[in-house]
Amino acid sequence: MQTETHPLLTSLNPEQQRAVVTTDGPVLVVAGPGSGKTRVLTHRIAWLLEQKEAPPESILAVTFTNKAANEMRERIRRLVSDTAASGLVMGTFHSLGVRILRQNPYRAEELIDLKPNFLIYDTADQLNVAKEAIIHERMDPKQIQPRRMLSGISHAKSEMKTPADVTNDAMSYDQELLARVYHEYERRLRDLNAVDFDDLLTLPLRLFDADPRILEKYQAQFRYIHVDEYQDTNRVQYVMVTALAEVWQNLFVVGDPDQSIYAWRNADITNILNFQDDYPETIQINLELNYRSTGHIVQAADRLIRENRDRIDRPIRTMNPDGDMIMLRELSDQNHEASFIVDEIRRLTQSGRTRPDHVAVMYRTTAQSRVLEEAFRRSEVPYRIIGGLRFYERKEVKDILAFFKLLYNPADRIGLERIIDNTPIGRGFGPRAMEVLLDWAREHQRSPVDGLVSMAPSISPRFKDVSPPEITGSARKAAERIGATLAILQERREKSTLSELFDEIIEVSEYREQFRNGAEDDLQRWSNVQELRTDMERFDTLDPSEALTQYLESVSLVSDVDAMDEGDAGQVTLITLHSAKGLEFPVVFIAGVEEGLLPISRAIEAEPFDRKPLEEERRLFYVGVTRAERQLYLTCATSRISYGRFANSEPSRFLAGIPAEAMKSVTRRDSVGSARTGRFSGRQSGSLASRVQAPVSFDPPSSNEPMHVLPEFKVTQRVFHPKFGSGLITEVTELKNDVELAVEFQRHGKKRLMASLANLEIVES
DNA sequence: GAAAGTGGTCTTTTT
DNA sequence: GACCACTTTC
Repeated sequence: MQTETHPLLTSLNPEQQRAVVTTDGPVLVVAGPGSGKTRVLTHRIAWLLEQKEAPPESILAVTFTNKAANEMRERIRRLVSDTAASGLVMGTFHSLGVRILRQNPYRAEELIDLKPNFLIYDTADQLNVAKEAIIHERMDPKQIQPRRMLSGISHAKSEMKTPADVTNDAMSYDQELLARVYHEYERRLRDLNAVDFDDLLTLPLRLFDADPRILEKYQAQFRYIHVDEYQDTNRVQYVMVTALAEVWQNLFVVGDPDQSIYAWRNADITNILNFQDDYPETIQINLELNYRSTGHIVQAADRLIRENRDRIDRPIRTMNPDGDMIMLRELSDQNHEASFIVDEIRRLTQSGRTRPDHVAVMYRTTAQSRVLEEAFRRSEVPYRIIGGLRFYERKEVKDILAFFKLLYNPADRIGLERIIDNTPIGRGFGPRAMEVLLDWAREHQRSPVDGLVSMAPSISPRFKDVSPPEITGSARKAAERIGATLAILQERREKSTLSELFDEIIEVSEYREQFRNGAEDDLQRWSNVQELRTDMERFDTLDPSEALTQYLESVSLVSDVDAMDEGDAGQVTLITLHSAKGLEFPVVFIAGVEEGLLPISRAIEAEPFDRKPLEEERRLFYVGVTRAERQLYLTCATSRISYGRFANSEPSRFLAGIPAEAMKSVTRRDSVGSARTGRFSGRQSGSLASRVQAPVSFDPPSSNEPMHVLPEFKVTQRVFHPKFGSGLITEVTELKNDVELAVEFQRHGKKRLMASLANLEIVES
């Protein structure tokens, strides 16, 4: 066939080629890690544009993050041309949902009661609404946790259950409570003209139901539909995809059941497992050859994932050389762990072969990033943290954004309360006044912002026909002031760019007042505020009426990974295992490979009744391991501080799945471990590996304090200090109850330390 | 009403 | 150990 020689196909293996040229009908690509699925997706879309002459807007590609979408678009551009690729519809399910809602503003208002200027609430906003709903239902937010309720609501929404459905299906008292809270939560969201993340998926479907012609429009448009990371889609997403693909049936999904790590977010793995049943015509293509990682890494990954019972056996393999051994290193505590990682990265980068941006440090919980970050900060190794507290979730940033959101959507009472509570403008306006204002708003069917504006001293004839809210006493002045300020801002909004509006907001809100003290974190927070202004300048070229909509939308939909800036390379990446999905790095460290952390304790607790969470943890580890191209380090600590107290931990059971030939273990040999387990001489390396490969024993949980028996220190011995890093002992002085040591540290020079206090660890040579 | 102090909860992971 | 919500004090 002549297709064999087409330039778009030359760089692909036969299976990849087949995936690219099979353009008609349903296709399921089961793609192991590093098997080139992004390559397949980009080449296929290029193929559609070029060979099939498909118009770009007929091609939809749904990815897991917007970053992935942008990168794919870039790569397609390079394969075809800028113009040919513009107009492709690419993004996450959530951005697709917003797109559908925004493209049908009038129908959305008419049919699902969603006004065009709706806001997308983030988790903190949702929490506020949920809490209000709980109180309104006469429950106690301390007993009925808002987070629990939200997770129940999210679960219901991802299965497209309405509050009425939940009420009808309720099998327990808890579910009845959930139904009541859900009902009130929904009522409140609509009242606030706001939506949550799940609504971005369910509301478009409700719109389709209410007016099938809208759906038909999209069905006709999207002739070729692609879904990446299909194993992590949930029920609503499945329904949306199925609906959109119904006419053309050209549905191309890519995924890997072994990399499904979002069941907790209601992802439903049966979507991918049953794809063949849904579409009997399906052509399935398996990509199993790994191009990313060394032989040792691929072997380790293959072996460890085989431990999962609930799994279809599908080996991964590679033709790459074995490469370096995987390094397993046990350390005494989290500080040593962090210092080890930083020192090792420094060693790697000093050799010149590895650049800092080749390296990623991954961990199970965001809490682990703090200690790691401290170690990086002390060193000169540049780093960046993905995730944690997002920029847009910082208090000072949210405060300022609340003004923009309120100008955009005056019904945003939650935002108004935020402004009044947190910024100088709200001084003197207490809960009592708020109550009067909200009563007024309800009674007159107008927004609270209107109420305040109508109280401003010299105000427009807009409010001639309504009597302003009867706020009396000292709060009256405050209300008038707030009203006047909001009126000014509303007027400016029409003709100002976002950054002009920003300056105006800072001025009238006197927001800077709070940062006058000049304390260090005040400076930091003020610089965040200024960074927000810079961020907004990106949208200054847009028409003012469009800019605010687009900006607020972009703010709501960025993920942590989206915020990863390709520009500032040269930094080590610190990232959670979940966020690392889809990424790759030459060198990967996975920290905290311990029982209780990876697998997380909840999964261990659930295991006797439900194996699934534990298997998902193993898949998460698998995802981490397969991010590494040529070097993989696994670290664990013998004891670790969590919740502010010490706790001992065991190496993860998952390590038992890694073949000994692929992994080298370096164990601790100070006495914390041996005092506890009594079988930890550590004389020969590899003892840890033999231990973790033994069946897991049922040791009772050890006491909370680690026992400190001093190791034997000798001159010329290499040691490790949590703050100073690694060094050599140059002098040992025996004292009555202690040992005084002189240590020459690599970076901090010579220090004299008391062995009992220094928390030194002996490094195996 | 603001600032300082106190006690309870929390950490799994995120679009 | 950090954060939040709530109380006390001025």
